[in-house]
Amino acid sequence: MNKPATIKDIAKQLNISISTVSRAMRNAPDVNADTKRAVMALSEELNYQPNKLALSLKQKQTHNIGVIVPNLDYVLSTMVKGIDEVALEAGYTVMVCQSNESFGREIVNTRRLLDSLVDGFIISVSSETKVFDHFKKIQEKNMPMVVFDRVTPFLQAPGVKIDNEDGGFQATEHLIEQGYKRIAILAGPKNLGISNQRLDGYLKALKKYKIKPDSDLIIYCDFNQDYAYVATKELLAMKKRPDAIFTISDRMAIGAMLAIKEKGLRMPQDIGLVGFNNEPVTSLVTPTISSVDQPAFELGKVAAKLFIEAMHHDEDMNHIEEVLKPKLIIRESSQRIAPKNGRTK
Amino acid sequence: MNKPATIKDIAKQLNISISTVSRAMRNAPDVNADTKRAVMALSEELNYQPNKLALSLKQKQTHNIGVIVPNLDYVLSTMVKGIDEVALEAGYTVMVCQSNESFGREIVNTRRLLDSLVDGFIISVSSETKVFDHFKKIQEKNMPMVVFDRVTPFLQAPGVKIDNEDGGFQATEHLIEQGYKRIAILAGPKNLGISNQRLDGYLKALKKYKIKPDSDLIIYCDFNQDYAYVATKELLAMKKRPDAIFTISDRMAIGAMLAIKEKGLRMPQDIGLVGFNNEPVTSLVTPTISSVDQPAFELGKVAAKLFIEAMHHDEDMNHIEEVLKPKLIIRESSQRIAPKNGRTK
DNA sequence: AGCGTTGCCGGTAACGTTCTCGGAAGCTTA
DNA sequence: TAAGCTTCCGAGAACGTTACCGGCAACGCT
Repeated sequence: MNKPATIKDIAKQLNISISTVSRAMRNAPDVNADTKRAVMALSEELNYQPNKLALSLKQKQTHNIGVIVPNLDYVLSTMVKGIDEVALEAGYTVMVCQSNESFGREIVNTRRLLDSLVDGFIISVSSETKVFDHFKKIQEKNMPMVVFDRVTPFLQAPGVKIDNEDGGFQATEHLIEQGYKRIAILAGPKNLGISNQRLDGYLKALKKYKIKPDSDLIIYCDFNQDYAYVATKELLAMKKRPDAIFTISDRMAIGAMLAIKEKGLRMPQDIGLVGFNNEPVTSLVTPTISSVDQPAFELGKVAAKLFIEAMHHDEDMNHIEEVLKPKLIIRESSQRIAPKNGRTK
Repeated sequence: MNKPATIKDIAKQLNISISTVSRAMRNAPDVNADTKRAVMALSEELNYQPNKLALSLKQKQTHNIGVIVPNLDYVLSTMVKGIDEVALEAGYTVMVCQSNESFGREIVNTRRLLDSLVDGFIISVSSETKVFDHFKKIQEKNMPMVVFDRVTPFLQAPGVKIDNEDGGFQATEHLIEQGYKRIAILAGPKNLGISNQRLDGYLKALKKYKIKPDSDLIIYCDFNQDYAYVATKELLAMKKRPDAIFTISDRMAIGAMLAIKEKGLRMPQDIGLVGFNNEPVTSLVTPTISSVDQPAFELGKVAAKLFIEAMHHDEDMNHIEEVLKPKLIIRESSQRIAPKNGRTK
């Protein structure tokens, strides 16, 4: 009983044809109930597992979804969980690959999955990626492809994202309302859409309150804690230092916080701070950090639903872009005016 | 140019046989250099991608590794990154599935991957899992299977883990050296190996210093922050409350910290706290939390190496169990005696 | 009795590869 | 010049499955 049993073995033992066994397996209508029972019984006994490979080869689909993400931090792994949830439900298996924010790695992963392993892709692009040929190759094979979280105008594909501009706006407006005057922003890499959109929200809020943006207060830096730490130190060393900082990720907020603490400044009194993502850590540090919450799990689910849809109907869905609303969670780091109706967490 | 090009198309266009094309592709020796060049050129032009499915079907191996993990938290996602690293190097693609610590989900995932999609498994078992039949099915098909991080004696398979007992010992001894007298432990679920091993280390340390273990101070609770919070509140409500707590995960340490703060106790003066995993958050909270660091990335790499080895040579490797050493990182939450040679971080 | 239905089943091609075998040229050698 | 050796190539089976087509009974109907 070494080799796994095949449909052939069953046919031979039952003295019927493989076609009949195949039909019985799929519970086709035109097969006798007795035969069906016999096949079922034997396949149980032989511990028969249909060979997905052969099936996939035949019908040219694998029921696998390739998911490519830049990393598996809190937000993205939550999104992946959402994807997994509805994918499983719909009979799909997901293959997750991390690009580690590396362009090269992203290409390798794409190629690998493209080798007829998956039916399509759900992608969040790496921050390093500026050219999208490897993804366009997917579309040329007209496989369904959905982008999520980090969508980009350079990629014509159905996508789901959060309203980053609104998030940036909420954060900035909140800081303004709290009486902060010189509000800096730690934006991410310049070519990253989500970064620029959050920046746009920031600018929009400034405009609404007639505050002239100061380019010295707009810092582009890499998406991580250490860079944010350095950038914040520089900000705080300015003659006219900012009295509030909005960072477009919580990682960066943490970096900023460390720099602020090191400088001996108090939050929220001397300086206000708002992050983005609402990672658990924001409510654990002292002071707790205000942050823009995004519905990550939900976003993952929507991404997968879009994919399934694109899979089944093949109308052009490239224009579709679902947008989910983020929501600012106010905590200690930015609240220096007592709330009207105590929303603190 | 809709359907993807196959080896057949190339053969037809070049007026040669498919066998020759196949050979040329694989750079076989018995094919004319000119033919080889022609094939290469045309395959380039047609954007030919070999069909991995057909290949896998033929040679009965997929070069995929099924990785099943209970979740994708900091430690595990780091380990997965390690696995990915060496797997890619060796020409394997990993398929990650989360069981969400659910027994049922674990079974579903295993079945799914078992449907001839993968050549073998690298597994970290869910905390809910008490019976291992679904994994034994893997071994019956004699596919290679490696367990990592959470290894269990109920599963005869090569594995790699950290020396959990030593980690528990280091943490507890450190607390004792710091002068704490009543040291409690928040252990995990009772059937989880890593939980019991860390507990063993705790007991060993107590024994070494001739401290009688107190069963009231040994709490089994679920592997998460909320339970730890509740458990700690109960601990602190005792008549003779503990003056130190060792938790077997940082999540739990966070929960404990919250309860301690709420009670108005100071760390490390009134109470000491040590966690496990050395997650980044431990150095961000106030006070920073001492924690046992484990070489997660390295562990993932070792797991994958073991897998590759098991894949290629088929001697019995079930006895192999690699053990990596953890290392206590001392921070504020437990250090109330000035260090001899300032190791604080 | 002839006819069309219905219910059940078998044969075979096909999916895209690789692998084994055999064989046709062209060259060298005796 | 026949034998043998290279060098290169083609035919066909096989991997496990499904899909299409056709066939043969048995049955009911006119």
